[in-house]
Amino acid sequence: MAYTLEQLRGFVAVAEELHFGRAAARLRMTQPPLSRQIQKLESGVGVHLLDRDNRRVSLTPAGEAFLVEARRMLAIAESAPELAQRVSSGYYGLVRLAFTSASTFGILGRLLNELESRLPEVHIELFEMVTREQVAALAAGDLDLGLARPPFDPELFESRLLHREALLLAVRDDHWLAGLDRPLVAADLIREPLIFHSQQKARYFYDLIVSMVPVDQGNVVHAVSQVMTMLSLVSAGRGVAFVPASATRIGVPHVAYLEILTPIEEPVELHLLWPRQSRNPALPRVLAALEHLMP
Amino acid sequence: MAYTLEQLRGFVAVAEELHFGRAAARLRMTQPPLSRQIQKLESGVGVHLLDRDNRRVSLTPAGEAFLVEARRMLAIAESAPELAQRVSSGYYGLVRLAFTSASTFGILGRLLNELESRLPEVHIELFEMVTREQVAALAAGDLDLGLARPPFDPELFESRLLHREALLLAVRDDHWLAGLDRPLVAADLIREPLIFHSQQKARYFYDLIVSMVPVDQGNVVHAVSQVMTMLSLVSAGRGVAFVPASATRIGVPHVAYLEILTPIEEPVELHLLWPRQSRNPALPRVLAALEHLMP
DNA sequence: ATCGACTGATACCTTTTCGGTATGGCCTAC
DNA sequence: GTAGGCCATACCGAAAAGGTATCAGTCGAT
Repeated sequence: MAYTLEQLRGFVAVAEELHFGRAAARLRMTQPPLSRQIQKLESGVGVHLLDRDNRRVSLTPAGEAFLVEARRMLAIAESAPELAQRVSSGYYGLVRLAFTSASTFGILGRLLNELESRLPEVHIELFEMVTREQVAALAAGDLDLGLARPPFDPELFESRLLHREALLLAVRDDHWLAGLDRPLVAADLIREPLIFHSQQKARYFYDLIVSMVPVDQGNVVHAVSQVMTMLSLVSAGRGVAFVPASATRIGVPHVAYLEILTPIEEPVELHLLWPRQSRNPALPRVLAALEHLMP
Repeated sequence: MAYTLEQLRGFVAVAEELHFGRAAARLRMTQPPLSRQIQKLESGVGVHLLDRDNRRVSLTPAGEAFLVEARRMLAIAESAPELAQRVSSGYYGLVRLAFTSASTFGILGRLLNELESRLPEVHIELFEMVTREQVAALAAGDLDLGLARPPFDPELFESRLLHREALLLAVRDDHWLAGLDRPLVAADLIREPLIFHSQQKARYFYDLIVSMVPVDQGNVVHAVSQVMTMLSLVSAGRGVAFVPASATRIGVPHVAYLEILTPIEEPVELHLLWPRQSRNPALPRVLAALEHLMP
């Protein structure tokens, strides 16, 4: 190596004091080793940085130029540990957060506002993924936190219930069911064409609805995975669809949302999900900041 | 000191290889001292930068952040000596150049163009100063090079004749002298009101003209120091003035320039002037670049 | 001109640090 | 379970750093 940070400190001190003795005192050392430091630095850099004619010390033009660089290096050298400590404490940081498209309409905005106001130094990187993708990315370390729906493997993941909401039936506003003045029951749907969740791509909703409402799979006319798609099809009069309550926020025209009687009042769950072995120091802070959003 | 550049190199190597053995090989050393370097670095920074669980090495978030800073420091550490060497060789550099206002109209532009095309890496800082101020600033080290008029102290300064030019008489274009079809002689001016150079502020021109043209000091109506001022006064019909030939470039309206017979054909000299003890490595290169501008 | 004070460089010694070799502990893979 | 891979530790010799004492050159006062 050509030179050391110690030598740079010595050089900057001498350049500022223009006096080896005073510079040495400032560095809490004696003058001879400082002289040697400067000599080694000069031989390392390959250029005379200081003119010293036994009475007066001055910077050469090369020394002036090098001084600027030396100060830059020392400034970084001083600030870098503090930066690392802040990152390590979770004060600064990056959290890669995934969400399902359905949560976009509901809690995601509130969650991000909360984080921005409570942890402005923590940067949130957003990814839209279905639950299955989130689980894989979290396990692979490509993600820090997910907004996903159960079930999860408790060996690998920790989770907290973040939000629960009712299941509603979306119908066209001129549909006869929209005229009923009472919560629906399964029997009301016995002949209705159903826009249903794909068993593969939206397993959570599929399993949930099947367990909550005894529907006739023979009525299913479309199997899709996105809530938005369902609402478009409902609006087009293709059938009726089960959607989480937060879908009402989307505001698709000519769609009405009807209550359904379910064994559990708000059966649709959204969880915060993160890998147990996460080493991201910002994650605990993020979780703490989101604590009071949870029910 | 908290840590050394050597440790940073070690850390960057390990961060890039994610393997102590390979990193050590890249650094041409063995693995144990590298492990110690990293340990010392971590204790100096106060934070764990690497997670190493006996099978797999990975960066902590703090390590990621610190790696960026480490790379910045090393990049500067590598480039700084080259920069200093370029400055030292005069390849890069700053030359503080002073000029008299009169030279602005003549050679200064050519000189700067020459330098810009030949030494684009040398920055020229410009100062307008009369000769006396230039001499003081050069001696004090506040200036590297002057464009000035003799005489100079050869003990302290070195100089090269850069340019010489004729002395002309500036008159209003409706002045009767403008109608003459021959060079003027002193006798022509015997009754003309003179706008003359200040003996204090423009000593060079004062002495030069007094030695070249026997003028009657009784005819002096104004004593000023700037050529521009003289031309304004001539244009206003206040009198006639001796000016260097380059003044014709200024283009003041209603001023004509007439030849004068002088013992020396082009008596007005402009010199490059620099202190003998100058340590600016760019100065010799600048002088060399200007070599062929000289007569 | 001489002397003393001051400043940076050098000589020399002691302590610290650094890199190398040998080895230990732990995990993974077969 | 054993072999191989990997990082950490222990220990040693060499290099380097810092300290004290001193030298050499310069400036200012007498």
